[in-house]
Parts: sequence; C-alpha cells; structure tokens
Amino acid sequence: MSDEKDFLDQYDPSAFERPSVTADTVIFSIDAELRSANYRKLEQQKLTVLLLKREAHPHQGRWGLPGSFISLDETLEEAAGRVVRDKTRLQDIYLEQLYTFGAVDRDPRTRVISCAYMALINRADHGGAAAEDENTGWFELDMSADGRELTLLHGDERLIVPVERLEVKNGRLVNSQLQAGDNQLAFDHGQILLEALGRLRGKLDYTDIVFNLMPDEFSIGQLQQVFEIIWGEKLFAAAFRRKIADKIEETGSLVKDKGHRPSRLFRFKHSQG
Amino acid sequence: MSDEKDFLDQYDPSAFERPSVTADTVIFSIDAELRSANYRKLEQQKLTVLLLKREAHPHQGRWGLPGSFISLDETLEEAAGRVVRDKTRLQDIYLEQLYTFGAVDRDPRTRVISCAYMALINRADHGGAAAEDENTGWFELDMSADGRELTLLHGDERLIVPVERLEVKNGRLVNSQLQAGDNQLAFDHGQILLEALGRLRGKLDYTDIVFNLMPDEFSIGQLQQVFEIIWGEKLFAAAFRRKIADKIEETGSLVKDKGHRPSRLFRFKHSQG
DNA sequence: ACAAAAGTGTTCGGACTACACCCATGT
DNA sequence: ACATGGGTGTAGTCCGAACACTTTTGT
Repeated sequence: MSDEKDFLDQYDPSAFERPSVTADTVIFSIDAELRSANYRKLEQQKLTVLLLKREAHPHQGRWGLPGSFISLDETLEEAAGRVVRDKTRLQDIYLEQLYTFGAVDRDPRTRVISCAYMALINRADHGGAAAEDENTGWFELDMSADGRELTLLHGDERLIVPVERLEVKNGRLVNSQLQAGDNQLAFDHGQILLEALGRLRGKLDYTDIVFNLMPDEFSIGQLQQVFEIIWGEKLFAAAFRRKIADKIEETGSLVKDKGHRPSRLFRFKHSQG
Repeated sequence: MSDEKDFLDQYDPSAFERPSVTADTVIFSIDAELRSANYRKLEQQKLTVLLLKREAHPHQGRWGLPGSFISLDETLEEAAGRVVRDKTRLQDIYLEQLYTFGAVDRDPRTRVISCAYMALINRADHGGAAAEDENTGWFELDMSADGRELTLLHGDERLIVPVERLEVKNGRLVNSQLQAGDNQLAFDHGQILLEALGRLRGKLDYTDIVFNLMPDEFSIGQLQQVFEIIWGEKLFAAAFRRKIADKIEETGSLVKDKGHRPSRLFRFKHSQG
C-alpha cells in the first residue's frame, strides 16, 4: 500500500465521462382549509407539496420540484437540505432519501441523475415559511377515488399526474416513459412525487413521521384527518384513538369555540421504550 | 417553448463540475453447508455475499463489493445488472435499489457517488454461477449474538464489520466515519452491506423476496432456516409452517435419505390474490 | 333541541403463541 | 430403539374492527 499515495497523485479524474447529479426534494406539508361551510364541521386538512414554476429551459414554464445540482464539496443530504432551506427558510427539517432516478433521457440537456429526497414540515407552525409567489406554489394533493390519477391544485392551476400502474420489474419500479401532456410536471417529477407519496403512505403506520407534519399541539381528530388524507380512506375514530394513544401525551389545553365538545390537545411523546 | 430546441443545442454540459457515479451491488445468496457432523441433522444453510479482492488502487488488496462506474448511456439499474451479469454470469436476477451513498470523501480519488443495489440469487440452483477464485469469494455472514458486529468468513479470511449503532439524523442514517482498520472492507462498503442486510431483513416478512434466494424446490425446513439466519432468531416450526402455507404449493416430490421423516418439496406459488 | 365531534366500553373474530402429540425415517 | 425433523391439532392470548353509547359544546 506504500504506493497508494503515488497512485492518487497521478489519478486523472477526467478520465471518464461523468453524469450530472441533482438533489430534488419533495416537500410535503399540511395545510388547514378555512371552512366556513358549517360552523360545526372541522376545518379540513390538506396535504400539500411545494412546486416551483421553472423560469429557464428545459421545461420552461412548467411546475417542477425544487432541486439543485450538487456541488462537489457537499453530501447528497446536505444538498437536499440546502434546497429546502433556500425555498422554505426552514432548517433542521425531517429529510429522507427516497430513490435515485437514473433514466438516460430524463433530462434533455445531458445525462442527469436525480437523487430524490422527501421533506416533511408543518407550514402553519412556521409562520411565513415558504410564502407563495408567482413562481412558488403549495399544491394540494387529491387522489382520485379509483387511485388512477393524482390531481394537484393551486389557485387556478390544475395538474394531473397519471398513476399508470407503476411498472414493476424485478420487484422494483422501473422508470416509465415520460408523459408529454400539457398540464404535467417537468421532467419525471410526477413519478418522483408518486414515489414520495407511496413512501409517506407506507411509513405512516410503522414509524412516527406523521408528527413532522403536525403542529406542536394538535387534537386527535386533526391527527386522524392527516392519516385519512394520506391514505385516502376513512378510519374509525375509536380504533384510531387507541392505536396512537401511547405515542402522544396530553398538553392540558383544550380547544373550545367549536360547535361541539372541546377537544384536548396532545403532543408527540418521544422515546417511549 | 419554441426556443427550447435552440437552448438545448447551445447547452454546454461541461459548465458544472460533475461527480463520478458508480453502481455497487450487494449480491446475496444462500449456500448449504455440507454437514457430516450428524447424519440426522439438516445441512445448515448460510447467507453469503459476493466480494472481490481489489486488484487496483485505491484500497488495493482489500475485499469490496462488485461495482462499476456507470456509463452515460445506461440507466443505474442497467449498470447494476451489468455488474451482476459480469460477476455471476446470471441474468434476470432480482435487483433492488438500496440507497445512494454520497459522503464527500468516501473515495480518495475524487468525488464518487455510489448508488447501491441489492441482488438475490440462489447459487446452488445455477450450477457454476460465480465460481470462486483468487480474487472472488462468497463470504458467509455471521451476526454476533449482541448484534454489534458482523463477521464475514471465507476460507481463512475473516473480515469484521462493526455495526456501530447507525447514527440517525432526521430519521435517516447518516454516513458514518470510514473505518481504517485492517480486516475491513474497502471504502464504505461495510456500511452498504449493513444497509442491504437491514433491507433484506425488513422486507422478509411483508414481501416475497425470500423466494429469490431459494432453489426452485425446497422444503419448509430449509425455508425456515433461511428466515432464521437472516433474522438471527429461532422460529417456531408450527407457526412458521402455517404462516407461509398460502405462499407455497406442493410439488409432489419428497426428499428421502435423511435420518428422519421425508419432507415434501414446495415451490413458490406466484400471484395469489 | 340539535348537529357535530370528543371520548369510553364492549363484543367479536381472526391471527399469532405455545405446547402437545403423532408420523416417518436411517442407523 | 432412538434421535431428528416433518407435520397436525388445539387451547390461550392479544389486537384490531365494529358498534353502541355517553359527553360537551355553539347556535
């Protein structure tokens, strides 16, 4: 091994053609819709994702996920964290690597490999975090009843992400052909979003990641709603309450001013052994 | 969008410094040890992983995972498949993307990002697949009782992979410091191997991936042993039998010549609704 | 009073645990 | 005969699904 140093000194990093690598982030948040419909009804919670309108080519004018080319002196996770910080002004956010997308032609410019991350925040909790503007929007996710189509809503904008039964090869999903439709996301970001949603759904019931989406204090009803919109199915309140009972603890405060019995507020109880 | 084509024509791919990207593969297999100890005892199954002795710098002489730099005209999965094919002569193998490792200094040459894949095969089933030689070895995995240390055995070779309680940050494991010890794997391949083992363990009980490790026909006892060596715990035979009963079907044949009641052979029953 | 949600009690059935027990074999 | 694993039966236990029911509020 004495000559390893010599080897390294002579090593030419440009010997092979290299791909570009980006860190793209799917930033989920929960938003509460202010429902005036019925003073008794709960305000409906919504699952939202942060999208940016692309100002440059390629896919100029389309909505896409926040992302960035990684620089050589930062890890993938650091790059993803940087993207989240730049777009939301939030730090120390839940961040999880999702999957790396490597279809040869997923970017028309050149070979670009995308390492996708999922971030979870609660927007209401952090004041003006990630305020919206012309080119920045939080899109509400709505899965169609048959689960074949995901709709993204933001003001008048309305994007459709087809869930074409994900092709599975060797047990792992294969990059499917990019859709060229009009109200579509840029690149393969629709696919990335679906992968993120799938991951979020799957991890809901065997991890505690939901609480990254919740405010510090929340009612059981709110929490149940979050499960319901992510899973797309109604849950039985009694069963739900008992199931999560040992993951939360009372804060002591109540929420009044609703047209029904006041609800106790809870917080996430960390580290129960 | 009319000028998107112009933009692409003028795009200069060398504008940003790019990392190298490799596809590294953790190829697991099951091997049956020929036990002469007791004619009644079952032949003990072993979980093995394919390692190569590095012939070039860096980490020359160390054992590491099979891998390759990706070329610009193949997907990540194709690159991983190519590596598996080159090393084992096997095609159409179960392949699953694991995780992408992006620590800045994980490779001393230059910035190298590793997209890790896990492959599952049954070596016995495919004759001389991945025969061993001087620089190619199937290493038996042995997790210590306390789960703090993974030992890799192959002939006289004996590598130790410390399981330093994986640092978790934001719910995802963080690349830990590279170990510089002697009987260690090259690069961060120990960490990659641990991640693969964790994934395999986790997926055992809610997917059907085990059957990728099994021969076409197997006894329930064999199958149970595979679960046991991967999970590192004994299972109750009666419960196990019932649990997997609806995933397998009888082939009709029996295995005699053992010092006990002959066992029926089963095969994986695909696609039960 | 009433609608809506908060919250508790209880039953039912299915899944897993643990143990007991028989079967079939090669030496 | 005996050790070893193959294979079935069965009682007990735990957990979630489902339903019934009470509590508490603002209008």
